[in-house]
Parts: sequence; structure tokens; C-alpha cells
Amino acid sequence: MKKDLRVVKTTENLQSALLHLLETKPLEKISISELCKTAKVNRGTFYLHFQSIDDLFSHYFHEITEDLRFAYYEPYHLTNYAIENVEPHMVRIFHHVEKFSRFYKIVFNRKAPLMYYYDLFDIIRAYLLESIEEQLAVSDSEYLASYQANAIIGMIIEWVGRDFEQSVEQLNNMLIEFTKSR
Amino acid sequence: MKKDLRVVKTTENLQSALLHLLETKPLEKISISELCKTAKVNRGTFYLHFQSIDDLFSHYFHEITEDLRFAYYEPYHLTNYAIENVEPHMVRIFHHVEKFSRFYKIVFNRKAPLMYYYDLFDIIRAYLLESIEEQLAVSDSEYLASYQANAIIGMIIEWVGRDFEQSVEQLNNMLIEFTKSR
DNA sequence: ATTTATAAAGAACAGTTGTTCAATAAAGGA
DNA sequence: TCCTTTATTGAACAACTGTTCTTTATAAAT
Repeated sequence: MKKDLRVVKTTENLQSALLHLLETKPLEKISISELCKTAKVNRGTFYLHFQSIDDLFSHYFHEITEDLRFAYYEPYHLTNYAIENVEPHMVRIFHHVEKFSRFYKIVFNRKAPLMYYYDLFDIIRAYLLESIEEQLAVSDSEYLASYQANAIIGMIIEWVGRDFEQSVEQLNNMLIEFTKSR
Repeated sequence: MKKDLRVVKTTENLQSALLHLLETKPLEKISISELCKTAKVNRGTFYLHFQSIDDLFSHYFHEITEDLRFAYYEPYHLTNYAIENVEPHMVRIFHHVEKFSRFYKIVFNRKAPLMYYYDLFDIIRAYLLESIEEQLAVSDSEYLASYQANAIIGMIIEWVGRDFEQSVEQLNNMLIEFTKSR
């Protein structure tokens, strides 16, 4: 069951129109009308696929996070989930964020909805949950995963707020330091 | 220089109208028109003080977080900032969130803007920053504060997602456990 | 290649948004 | 108390939103 080519075409048009408009103005100032005009898509058609600009961006951002979900998945599995080997895994997270820094500035904007945040959170949390599980009670390890995942995002928030002035290596070294003794 | 009574009156009316409407529908479905109608405030007047429903809620939520900022401030200072005494301080955070659970469900909603999140984040981060500072480089301790503050919020996210099924004591015990060895 | 299914366009609707303006009302200062 | 200042109102505006409907176009299935 493959997708109707017409749907593929319109969603692609909408997506690239969004990227184009993002070069000139912030996400929250892009109206659906304007977007459809630049995408040459009828406004009613937009609502057939998305319910808001945020929803459209969310779909696009989900594609970005696939870079984290899949491209970085294999190398981690090679490390046998040992806690000592969390390091290279986390380097990849910071590297990924830097690679798409333009979009992470949008994701962590005060006016951005939490939906993007949760997309990132869920991925990191799932990674960490795989390397926990053993000794703790189930709900405790779920809380630990959320604790650790969000801690890392805390560093990313700080990083974005400082406009990426630190290097990926510095971020990684700090993370190693922080997880060591607290 | 005290505030104009008319301003106090209208903002109070808008705020209580918002609380009233929140009993019947989610935040994102409340329109400015509807709000102004129930508050008996002219729509143009709304824009004199706020720029959106989110902005109004943000102001209200800021009042809620004062419960965390001030009411819980003194007891913490009495403990001399010792790391061992972070415990009672953190109990207060979870207690505060439970006390205003109705609003924290709104704050952590997928469609809610990050502005509320940052309000909470900044408070917890400021608390933690006070108890760090000593041995680390300045930027490192800022990153550590963000790391730890957001870790705690990670637990809150998990807690809200589970509709507060764990007790404040359980949350606190887990936090003690997590900060001990990682 | 023709038929069938359905996506997209186009047009229309009431309601919302953000803004501006002159007129009015109400608060604060002397 | 009177005067001055300024917050609020009410009305109007174009633009945007969310939705529905019919018609047209285009992909998929046979």
C-alpha cells in the first residue's frame, strides 16, 4: 500500500515552502494562508493533511530526529550497552543537535509548543532506558530514564541559550563529568 | 508609584474569566473574543495588557510559581546550602507541583508553549546554582545547574504523564537515589 | 486505455485576530 | 473638589482561520 503521489507532492510543496519562509521570518509569524500561497496549494488542502503550522513543522522535525533515531543507532548497539560506552552515544546527540542547530533554535523557542521537545525527549529516553532496566524496579527505571534524558536536554537548553558557543567536545566532557559523581 | 485601579480590575477580571473557562475547555481552545466576553472587558483592552491567551496564562502561572520562589525560600536558606540538605528543598518542589497539579497538566501539555516550562526551569536552576559554584569553572557550573534542574523536571514530566500516580515521598526517594551515584 | 476512486481546487461562510481611532469614563494628584 | 491624565470602550478594518460544498483533475486499479 503505497502513498498517493498527489499527497506526496502537496506535502513536499508545503514542507519546502515552510523552509523557504523560515529564512525570512520566525515560525510563529508564518500564517497558513501565506504558506499555501507560496506552496501553490489550496488552503483547504492544507487542512486535509495538517491542522496547523506547528503540526507541519512537527512532521518535518520528526524527519530531522530520524537522523538521531536511525543513523546513530547501530554504533551504539555495537558497544553492548555498557554504561562506560554511553559516552560515544551521547557525543552523537550533541553532534546531531549542532548539525541541525538552526532547527533546535526553533524547537527551544519560548513560543514553540512542547510537541517538538517531546519528540527529542522520547528518543533520548528510549536509548537510556535500554541501558538501565536491570537492577531497579520497573517504574523506578522509567523515572530514571526520564531523569537522565531530560538532564541531557537541560545541557542542550543551556547550549542553545548560549548560541552554541561551546564545542561538542566540551559538552561531552561535561556530561561525562556530571554523570560520574552525582 | 502604585498601579492604576482600573488596570488591576481588568487584569483580575481577565484572569478569573480564564480560570472559569478552563473548567470547561482546554487552554488552546479558549479564544480571546470568548474570554473578553465572559470577563466583560473590551477586546482592545485585552491587547493593552497581554498579547495572547498564552501570555495571560503565563502571567498567571508566574504567580503560581511564586509559591515555589518565596514560600519555600526561607527553609532552604536555613540549611546552609549543604548538599546533604538538598533533600528537604526538593521535597518542596514535588509538593508544590502536586499542589498545583491542575495547572502543571496544562504546562506540560504537548500544545503548551515552552514559556511556562522555562518559568519553572529558571527557578529550580537558580536554587541549584546557589549550591554549586564552588569548585567548578563558571560555565561548567551553569551547565551543571541546567543539567540537574532539567533532570528534576524530567521526573515531573514522567509524573504528570502518569497522572500523579506516585506519591511525593516516592518521588523524593527516587531523586535521592538518582543523585547519589550518578 | 478505460474506469474508478479520491485528492485538490475554488468558492463561500461565520467567527477570530490584531490594529487603529475618536469618544467616554474613571482614577490620581493638587 | 476640580483638573489632568490615562485606561477603557465601541466601532471599524483587512487579514486569517476553520470548515463545508461542489467541481475538476489526477492517480491507481483493472
